[in-house]
Parts: sequence; structure tokens; C-alpha cells
Amino acid sequence: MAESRRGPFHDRERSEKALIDATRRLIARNGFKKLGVNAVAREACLDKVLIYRYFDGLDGLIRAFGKSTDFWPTADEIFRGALEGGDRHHFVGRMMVAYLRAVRARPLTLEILAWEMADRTSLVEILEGARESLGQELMGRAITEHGIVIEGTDIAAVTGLMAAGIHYITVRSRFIDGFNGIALDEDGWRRYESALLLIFDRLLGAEPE
Amino acid sequence: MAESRRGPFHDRERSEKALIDATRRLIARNGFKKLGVNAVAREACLDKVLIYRYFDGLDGLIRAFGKSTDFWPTADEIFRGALEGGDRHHFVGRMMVAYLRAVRARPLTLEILAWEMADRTSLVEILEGARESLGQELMGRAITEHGIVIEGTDIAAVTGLMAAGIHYITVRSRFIDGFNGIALDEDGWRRYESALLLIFDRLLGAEPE
DNA sequence: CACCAATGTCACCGCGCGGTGACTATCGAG
DNA sequence: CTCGATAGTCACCGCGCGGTGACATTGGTG
Repeated sequence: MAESRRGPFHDRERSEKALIDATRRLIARNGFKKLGVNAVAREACLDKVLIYRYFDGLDGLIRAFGKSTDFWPTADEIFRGALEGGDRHHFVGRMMVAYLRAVRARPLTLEILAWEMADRTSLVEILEGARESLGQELMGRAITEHGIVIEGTDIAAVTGLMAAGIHYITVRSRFIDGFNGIALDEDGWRRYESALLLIFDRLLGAEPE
Repeated sequence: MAESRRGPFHDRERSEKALIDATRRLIARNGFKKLGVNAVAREACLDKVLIYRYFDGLDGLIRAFGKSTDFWPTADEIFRGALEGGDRHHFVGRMMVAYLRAVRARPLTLEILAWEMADRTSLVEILEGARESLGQELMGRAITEHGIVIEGTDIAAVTGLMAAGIHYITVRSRFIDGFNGIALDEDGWRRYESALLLIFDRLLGAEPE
């Protein structure tokens, strides 16, 4: 079998994978602006008709891309980061910092987030499913597995607000290099992280375990 | 003079204004996705060549639109809202709530915010100038005119984070009806507002003046 | 009046897009 | 070897886009 030759594979599975990979590369490189059947086919060095044959069009390709790619951080990753984050601050604050870092480290995720803000087409809706529940899962497991106790505070509203702020700043950091007068260099990110820790310490009480 | 007739005005000023108004309507209605010389000209019932003649292309038209329209809330509006917000919470928290309401009430502003997240073209950069300084102006005037004292807290980082969260949630509320498990109905907005007030009360101390 | 600059209209160009039908190449089954 | 299904190519369509040149219309000035 001529594994490494250029051009067609005569292997549907490989072609499908090539198209999905091309989609991922395009989104990572250019975002969603220039995403289309022509662009994907060019990137994959395959004919665009295959997108229609194998995926029933761009929608299906995006759907397959969404299933194949873990562009979203997992709850485990967040908890791991929070646990490594020392013990001088409240666990929930450390979770938010871990979330900030996880999102920042995922260019693909940032593009998806930006896409979700920009328009509401069928393409975007496909990618939203799994992750709206991440917040709930995080708080639920924080309570059951890590013994976090919340009382007297609308924790969903506060964490939602913080997650929203994290999304906004990280997404915009793709283009701009400052927000609200704070440069988005390593020092600026540290300041935002400290702000997150401080807010939850003051809200929920620092817990020097 | 046939003031109210359909069609050409034979009046450059009026035509320019018509094009700018058409731009505003289009952005408010469809966002920036379908914005282009053809669409604007159609909306204005004028020929697109005038966009090139009078504004040197779409860039210039957007620039003129940015100058002509006050799509951004003013510091005065925020202070007014904060002062009307009672005295049971810290002034900075009330300012953030006023900011949330001001942004929410401006569909045009939400579209611009969404646009800024989505891509970084010359068109977007034009609209960014005046407002990056709003945060600084607000905090500066809060300190000098309202006697707000901040110490021991990175207030820029905290307010930046909150403003970012406000931007994200309001922008997404154009399409979705919930975030982090909180419905974006009147009750949901109240919860976010309460969260803002609570955070700044805990951070800066409630000041029942 | 004649003239001219400015205003606005119209027809057209090249391009890349999404989408499709007809064709060829490959490979395994009988 | 033959045949048929599958994988992949190619040429083409209509459309809307950004952009431009040639023309028609208007209104003020001498």
C-alpha cells in the first residue's frame, strides 16, 4: 500500500479524516471567517464534492469535526489545575484560574468562542452542546468530591460572570494587547488571575486548609 | 423643493447622511456579517458608487458612521445610573450595574462588541478609539468627583474582569437565552446585577453613606 | 441662454462562492 | 477477466460580491 503518496487515498476513512483535519487547521489559522467548502477542500487537497458525498455538506463536516475534536477543557483538567494551584486561596478561585489558563492555551477554543459571539447559524449551534454543562459539572463535583460549601451566595451568577469575563478577555487577546489599561502580557494575566483569586477569597472566605 | 420625494436628493449632504443611516440600520438589524457596499447602497436606495465617491469606500463610510453615532454610553450616563441606584451598595458596584444596563440597552453597541471579538480588520479598528478610555475616565472621575477611595485592591483588574463579563453576557444574550444555567430573563439579569453589587461590597466594603 | 461642475444612474467586469452532473480510476467479488 | 460499486476528478452553473467607466440629470453661474 502506497501510504505516503500525494493525492487521493482511495480510502474513504482517510479522506474523511483529511477533511476534518483540514477544517481544524483552517479554523485554527483563520477562524471561521474564511471557512467554506472550497477552502476546506483546497486545504485537504481533495475535491469539495467529497464534502457533500461524505458529510452531506459543510454542516455535517462541522458536526464531525465537533465530535472528533476535544477543543473544550475537561472538568478533570480544571480540577487538576486547581489542586496544583496551592492552598492559599479558595478552591473555587483556583478553579477559575485553572479555567482561564485552560482556555488561553486552546487557540481552537478561542475561535469557537468568538464564532459563538458573532453569529448564530446552524454551524455554530452544532458545536455548543457538550459544554454548556461544564460549569454545572464543575460546581457539582467541587461540592461532592472536594467538600466545597457554598452558602448565602449566588454562586452560579458569580462564576458565570467570571467565566464570561474570562471568555471575553481571552478571545479579545487574540487581536488586542491590552484591555482596561492592562497589558495582556504575562504580568497582565497574573493581575487578572490575582483578581479572580481575591474575589473568591472575599466572597467565600479564604480557606488556608 | 421636493423634500419628500423618493429617490435622489441632488444634495450630497443628505445622501451622505442617508448612507450613514443605512449603515446604522444594517448593523443594528444584521450585525456586521452582511455589511458591504452593495447592501448599504440597497438599504439607502442609492448607488454604491457614491460610497466610493464620498467616503473613499466602505472604510471611510464606517469611519463616518463611527463619528456620527454615539453608540457608546457616556461616563455621565453611568454616573447618573449609579447615583440613582440607591445607597445600600458600594458606588463602584452600582457603576458596574449601570454599565450593564447601558450596554444592554444599546443593540448597536452589542453588535460592535461582537464585531470586535470576531475579527480584526481595518473596519473594526476604526470604531475602537474613543472607548478604550471609558474605564479610566470612570474610575478617575469616581475618585475625584465622588470621593471613592480604593486601596489594597487592583481595581483595574477587577473592574476590567467585570466589564469583560458584562460584554460577553450581553453580547451572547442576543442569541442565546441562558448562560451558566441562568436564564437571561429579567430575573436572570437581576441575579447578575446582584452578583456585581455583592462582589464590590465584599471587595471594597459596603458603604451605607 | 449656454456652460459646467456636481449629483446620481446604469451597465459591466472579474472573482470566489456554494452546489451539481458527468466523467474516470481503482479494487474486490464472481 | 469481467463487472459493478466505490473513490475521486473535472467542468460547469448561477449568484452576489467589490469595484469601475461611461452616461444622464440637475442646478447654479456667467
